[in-house]
Amino acid sequence: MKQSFQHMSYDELLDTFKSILKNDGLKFTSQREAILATLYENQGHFTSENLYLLLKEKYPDLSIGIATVYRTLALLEENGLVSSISLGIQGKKFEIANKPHHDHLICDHCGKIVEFENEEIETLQQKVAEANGFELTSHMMQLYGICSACQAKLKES
Amino acid sequence: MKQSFQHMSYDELLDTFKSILKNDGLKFTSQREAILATLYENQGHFTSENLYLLLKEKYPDLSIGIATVYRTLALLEENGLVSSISLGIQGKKFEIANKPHHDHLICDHCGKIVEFENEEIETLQQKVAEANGFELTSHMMQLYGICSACQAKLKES
DNA sequence: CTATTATATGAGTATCATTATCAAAAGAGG
DNA sequence: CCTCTTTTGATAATGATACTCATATAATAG
Repeated sequence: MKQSFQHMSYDELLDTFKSILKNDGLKFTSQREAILATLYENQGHFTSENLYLLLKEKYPDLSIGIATVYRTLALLEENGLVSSISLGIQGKKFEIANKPHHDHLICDHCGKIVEFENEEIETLQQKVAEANGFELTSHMMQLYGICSACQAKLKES
Repeated sequence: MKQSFQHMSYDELLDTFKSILKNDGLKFTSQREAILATLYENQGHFTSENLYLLLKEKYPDLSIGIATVYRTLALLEENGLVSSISLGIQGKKFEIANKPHHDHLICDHCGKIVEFENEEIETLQQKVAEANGFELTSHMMQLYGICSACQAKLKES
């Protein structure tokens, strides 16, 4: 049973993170705090590289290396505080997991990502798994298409 | 409008491949034929590396390099004759696309892949896309869980 | 059945994202 | 503060995939 962090405020997330660290004998560091804060304040989808660049910009005094970004994202993901999606050419993107479960709709043209939830689909997925003797643990669903803005742009030309 | 190769026999697939090649001013080679044949005869999911090893075993006289496997898989995928799924740690896997559209159910424990189709889910996906102003082009859905064999194994221990 | 010409090939090299290594730095607890 | 453990950043290592280029091989025209 994985804990859910839905709708948590930043302070709640931070406290959760601290207790996870303490529980595992790990340390709370300024780099780890900066990464969590940045993900919380920018509720988008980041690649490790993007996040690294943003951190350097936002925290010019805090020395931070790309390796730490990778390590911390892995740690946060293991503990369910962030989730990730793998997009073919755009690479792996991370987002903070204080939102309800959702899937993604991605524009093939501009890369725009729209989040959506659909309870009916989730129920059907559960049924499919059961029908095949599987105990469902998670799923990944990404819909690809052309967003309305890009449809308009493409018509012009 | 992408062509569909559903239910095609090997000969039909081969002819299709040949005409695509001819159309694009490309050549039909024994390596390309061996790759198509191997994918057809082994209706599973292969990484580039797996397929390369299998080809060397099946066609010991045919010199074939890993680069050709990558190039040919990319070529076949561009033309819709093979499709791929990206599994986190297991890498990118390819399969021949002469089957009806389907998605995948993957065992977290042993990596077993089960194919399934669910028309209801597809319809709902279409609705979600429309509701967000997207023109749906494709989707990717993978369900992860524990297969029945692994459930039994896990209970024993 | 050649000769010609463009494409394909294999081996090796390069590249990219990610991970591992390690000495120095910095938390946590006393 | 001291001590001990974990963390960090820089750098090197890795692994998958893509590129390069000289050679081999299809396709096509005669």
